[in-house]
Amino acid sequence: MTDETQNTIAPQDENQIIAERREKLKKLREQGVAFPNDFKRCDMAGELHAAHDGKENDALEGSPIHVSVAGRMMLKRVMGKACFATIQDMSGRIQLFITADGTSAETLEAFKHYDLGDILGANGTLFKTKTGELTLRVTELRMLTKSLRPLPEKFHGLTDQEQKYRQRYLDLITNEESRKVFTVRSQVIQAIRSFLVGRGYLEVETPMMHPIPGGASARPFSTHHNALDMELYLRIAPELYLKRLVVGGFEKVFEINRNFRNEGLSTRHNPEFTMIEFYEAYRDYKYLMDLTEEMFRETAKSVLGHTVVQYQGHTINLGLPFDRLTIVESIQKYHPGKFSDEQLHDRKALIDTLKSLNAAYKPTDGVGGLQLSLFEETTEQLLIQPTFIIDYPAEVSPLARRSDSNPGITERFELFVVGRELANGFSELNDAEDQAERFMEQVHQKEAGDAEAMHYDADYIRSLEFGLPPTAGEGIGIDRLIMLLTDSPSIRDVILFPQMRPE
RNA sequence: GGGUUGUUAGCUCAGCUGGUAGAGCAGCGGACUCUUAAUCCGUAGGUCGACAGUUCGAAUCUGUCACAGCCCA
Repeated sequence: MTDETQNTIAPQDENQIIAERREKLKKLREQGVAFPNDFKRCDMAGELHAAHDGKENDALEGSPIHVSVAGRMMLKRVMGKACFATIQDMSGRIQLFITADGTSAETLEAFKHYDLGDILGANGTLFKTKTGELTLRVTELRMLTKSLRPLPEKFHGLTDQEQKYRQRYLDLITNEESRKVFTVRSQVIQAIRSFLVGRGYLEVETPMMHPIPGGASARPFSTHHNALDMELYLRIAPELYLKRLVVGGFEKVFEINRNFRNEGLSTRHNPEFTMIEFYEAYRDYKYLMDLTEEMFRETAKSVLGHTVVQYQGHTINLGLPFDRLTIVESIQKYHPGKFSDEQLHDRKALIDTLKSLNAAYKPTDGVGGLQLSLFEETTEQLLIQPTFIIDYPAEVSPLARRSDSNPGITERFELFVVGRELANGFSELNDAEDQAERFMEQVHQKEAGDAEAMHYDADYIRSLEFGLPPTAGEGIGIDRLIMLLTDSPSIRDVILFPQMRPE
């Protein structure tokens, strides 16, 4: 805690319900330890269902199975001398049956004053109700944590988007779908990690605080290191450090972690977001495209069990080979007969076309850059099925290797799904002198006012001068991939605590 | 940044062309020994996002601001 934080202000939203619950807590304190931590939970709701749902009641009651469960009370049905409650743990829900016969008159009476949201621990034996629901006949019931605030409405849960983002804990308590999204998120990352580790990759961690922000075109967050009295930048990409590691002889490396970009917020952008970047020596961008297809397929299969994904009304088939098109090919494929070869390769014609479409472009761009602007204006959003766009112009790819047949373009691709960029990869530029020149071009652009242009990184050039083997490298936007696999319309739905303006 | 919609009880939502607020859930009290969003009876709970303005009178009309959702850049 710093002395600047002012989070000690008492909550302003006390109400009658909270006051009554505080009163109940006060009584608990008077009776002894109000927040005990000696209850031994041995069983999970989900595992109990998996193990015993198939059994008949006679079998369950014939040879009693003693279990102890704990969790948050989500439903409560008091009926005189027999009460039901549903508690929820990380694995699911299970019903409790509480009677004075099974426990004691005192326990039953105490239970009647428990509130939805309280954390309970219960011991007992399993049985099945008339309707066949696996239920715990409670012999012992304990209040483990008193909840002071009322939960959202038990049927609708929390529906207000803003509150779901600001108070994610409430969203997770009440909405099964939200829990599912973040469970899938964890599984996707684990699947990708296994995929690469299984291919001999080394997982590494490189700095998140950079003296020179590099590896992407974006505006950084800046901060200050007091002891060193120097400016530092939160990284916009780990790329240059990972390639230094390849220089060092770690020929297959990957890193999964946060990048930070000081830009606007949208349904596709959060200022901090998760990327995986991976680099493999003696490979090229074509290999990466094959590897990416395989990675997407294996990940979808292992997490979802299939490779056909429903996303916001679209059916995305990750099982089919991904289309691979140059920028010009994609424009022509998605607008048949509309743009001639001549039109797409003549600078003046491109500018006229962009003007007529009222599209954004840089007047200083060459043919390649203008083609890219036209692609972004007309075609990008039409790439619903997975599509690699290949051969990006060198002028917008300062870290990518030039094509041997055409030095104006690079051995680079971006992967689009549902009109969104999911991945960006290329054969790495390992010519130190070419890289130095490209950095200089970036510096000139920065001086000309382009805040997103790159800095000159002398140490990175020095590392290249020792020799970076021919290498292929790629970054995948993990949040956007998870949006796709969880049918989530906003990046905020797949980030546990998305950036919000202060309340 | 622009457009648009929203903000009413802890939650989910009503509230017509202005006459100082209503339901369900949750809560409290009561009934009920197989309920499933349990049911039934009773009861309490609100500076209607904030600030101005119009009006005898504003949750409602107007303006500004705040935050959010969606669309666009």
